[in-house]
Amino acid sequence: MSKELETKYDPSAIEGRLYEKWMNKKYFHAEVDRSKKPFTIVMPPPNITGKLHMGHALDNTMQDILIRYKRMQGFDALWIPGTDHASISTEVKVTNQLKSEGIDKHELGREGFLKRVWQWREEYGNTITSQLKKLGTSCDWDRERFTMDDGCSEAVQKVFINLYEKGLIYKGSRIINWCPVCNTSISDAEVEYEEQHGHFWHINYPIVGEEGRFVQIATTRPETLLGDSALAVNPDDDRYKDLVGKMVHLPLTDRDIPIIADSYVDKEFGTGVVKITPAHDPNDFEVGKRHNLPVINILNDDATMNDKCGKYAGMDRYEARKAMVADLEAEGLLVKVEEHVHNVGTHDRCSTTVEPMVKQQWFVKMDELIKPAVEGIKNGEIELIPASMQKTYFNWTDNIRDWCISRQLWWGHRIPAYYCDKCGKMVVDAKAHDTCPDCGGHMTQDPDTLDTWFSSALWPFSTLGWPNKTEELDYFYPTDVLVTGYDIIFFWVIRMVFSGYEHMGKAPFKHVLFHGLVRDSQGRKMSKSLGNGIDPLEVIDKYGADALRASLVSNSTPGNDMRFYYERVEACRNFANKIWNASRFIMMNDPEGKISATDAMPENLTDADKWILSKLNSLVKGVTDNLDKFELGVAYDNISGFAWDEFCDWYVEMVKPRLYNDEDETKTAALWTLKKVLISVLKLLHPFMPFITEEIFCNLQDSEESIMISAWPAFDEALSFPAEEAATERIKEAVKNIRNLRAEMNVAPSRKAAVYVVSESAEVRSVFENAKNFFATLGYASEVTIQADKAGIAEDAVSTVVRDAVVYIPFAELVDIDKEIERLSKEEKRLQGELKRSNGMLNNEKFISKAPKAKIDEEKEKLANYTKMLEQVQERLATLKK
RNA sequence: GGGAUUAUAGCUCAGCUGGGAGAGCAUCUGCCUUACAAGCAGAGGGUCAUAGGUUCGAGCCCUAUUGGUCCCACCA
Repeated sequence: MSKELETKYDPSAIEGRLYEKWMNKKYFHAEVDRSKKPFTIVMPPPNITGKLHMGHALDNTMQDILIRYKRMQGFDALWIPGTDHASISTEVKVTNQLKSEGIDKHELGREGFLKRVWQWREEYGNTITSQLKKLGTSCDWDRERFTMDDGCSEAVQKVFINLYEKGLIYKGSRIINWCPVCNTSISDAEVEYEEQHGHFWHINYPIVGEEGRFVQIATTRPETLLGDSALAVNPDDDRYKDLVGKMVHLPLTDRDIPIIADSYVDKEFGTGVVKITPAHDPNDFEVGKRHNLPVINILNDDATMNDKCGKYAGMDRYEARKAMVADLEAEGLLVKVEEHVHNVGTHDRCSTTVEPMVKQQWFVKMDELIKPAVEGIKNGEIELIPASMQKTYFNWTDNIRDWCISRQLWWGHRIPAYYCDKCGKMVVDAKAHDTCPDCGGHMTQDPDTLDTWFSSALWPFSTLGWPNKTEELDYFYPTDVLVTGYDIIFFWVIRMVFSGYEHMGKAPFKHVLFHGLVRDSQGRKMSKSLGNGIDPLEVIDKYGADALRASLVSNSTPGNDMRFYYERVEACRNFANKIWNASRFIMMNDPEGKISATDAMPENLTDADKWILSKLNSLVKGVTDNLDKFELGVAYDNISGFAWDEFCDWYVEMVKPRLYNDEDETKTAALWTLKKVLISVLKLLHPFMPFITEEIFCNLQDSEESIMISAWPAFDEALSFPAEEAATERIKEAVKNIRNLRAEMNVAPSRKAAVYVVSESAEVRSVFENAKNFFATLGYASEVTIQADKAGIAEDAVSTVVRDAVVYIPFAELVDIDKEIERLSKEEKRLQGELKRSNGMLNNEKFISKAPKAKIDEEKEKLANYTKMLEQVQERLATLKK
């Protein structure tokens, strides 16, 4: 049977073929099957503008590990992939593309533009999903969705109308963040603050009716002066008490404005007087509302001064600033200019300084909607991993503000609101309205589209068919785990949670597994501008998808950022190769595949066999437990540690003499054990390294057609041989001792676990004669057997070919008495401490009265155990001391 | 300003409810040995940020300090 395998594993020769096989066999596809339990993941939809980056690779690797694991465990495992229309970034991208062709999007018109965007999506929108396939992601491509496909669009519309009818969506005049370049409002979450060096202009406002008296204010934005409606001071500020209620003349205009008192003003900051510009500052807007001040908008949408600005009209905001400062100086009203560092809001997409503006926008009222989303976390319906994310979560929910959902963009879900041109009536409805139901006038649809996250918030159920009552929705919802980066907890996670509760009456998922950012080796964010991004596809080409996947999950913990190192990928590639070669070795020793792991367990297992099987058994338990706890990194490390260190370095070496000796009665037992362990390891490893495990599994031709659909290894009581484990540990120790001895004698060390001497060399013989003595001095009644070398190895090769001796060791305990006494004394102390603590707790009235009963019982049991153990230790100590 | 998180070997990080300081990589030494040099055998390397405290016992708990990272709010 077994094909000749290369000594080096070559992933590129295998991965594509296997992925194709899996697709053809429809292994990824999940149907509703009520005889099984569902396990559902929905993929965080990557943007159609995106290219696969390390963040996607990590995110999807984690999901794939979970889904493959659950599939092997027999769950009806569904992983829904999809993409996000990404309204603003796609619109920007296509607009730029048009620009390069010399076309302005407004020339094309809305229809024409949208046509181009759809074309663009057809052409490029799927690059990312095809790239995901290279990673080995086993998602159900038959169920791939798009946030703007018909179903999702229907869901969006339905949700909008539902919320509107419940009064949870409203249109309102609010101060919002406006991006003058993208020409749209943006949500608070899309604003990034950056420190900018600016100036602090001190300006005198003349007091009306008091010639020569001024009020000095300090501002960073003198140009907004034209929109001032008042000056404000703190009501407790003695310096200005007499001014409250007076009027000042607004420089450069013919307006007079009042001086008001508001506790918002910080006495210590600046001059203690603030100019209030409700139209262009969020705080001023609030102050203005409290004092019924007029809102005077002085800017156009592109951040030029509007026609209210007299001679400054048409100037850009910064140009106007210069001009006005010059004019103020000319009038002698500019007192001084200070250097000032302050934080300025910028748009996270284009880095333009955002302009707070008062606009009519659509909002989602959050105060009620958020309540179940808070409750769901508090009562544990949704588990956040790591739990510390709860604090971040609550930090947001406690300070929730209404969500501005309208965007002045073309690409996206259009708001289903229609206005009558004649009477102004508004209708919100799923179907289009051309004529006004009241006056028969012509109706026009609201030009705005919805925030991208509005549709993503519905993703866990819109992808399952909602608002239709599908079989899938009933069976697969709620999903089991959401895997995502902590950076979008506000944008996305929270919004999915309250949407799930609101529209489905149930949380959208049971666990949220957060991962961190993948940074470069110096800990910097990977970004285009730094040019430090690493393309996952290149890594896959060079090292294979398995190595990349493993490197991303190993040595990482939930919620923490990680650094990307080629060294780590290399280490994982080396591990894959190790597995590859171990498999080759096993196949070479059973070229016809006579022994199968599914055969009954041989009866003549040796200590070594029993030892490795016991270890394997606890590995199975450990890996399963860790995967259930979402400790993917730990699970992987468990597997690789076992496979490399225990299995390859010790067991395989120990077993060689038996394999090379056809007479050996336990040869079959060895082969069986090798296969049993190998196949189990492959299965455990498969979620992490799907390709290589499948390739080897199929080459072994042990049973099933694919490891993907084979059963996850189960903990098997019959494979636990604790006593033999101890015995084998002693063999290992003895071999180590021989090795050390040989090192001392300047004889080349050889592989571990040597068992027969295969040399006639006098030198080697003497080593083992010495070994005999060595063991004797250690207190072993040992026997070292030396056999002649059958192969007749040349004398000069001895130093390297030595393959060691079999050491028959009676497993009498070997102890260094002094050390043991020291150890036991420590143990005695410890136990005495524990007893003291335990007694203290149980004698503590508060503890007895308040602690749950189980806790008390547990403590009592501990106390009993400690007492018993202490007795034993003391007894032992006494005998040893004799 | 509010909050989170982090400080452990040269580097990247594990270390589960307090009980013998760990892994990978890197370094050094010796080995091409009939699965594997992408390998094997071994070695060195840590005052667990600092200062106090609780405890029989602290990397872990408490207090303070310092440094890093991040989030939120934003001061005219």
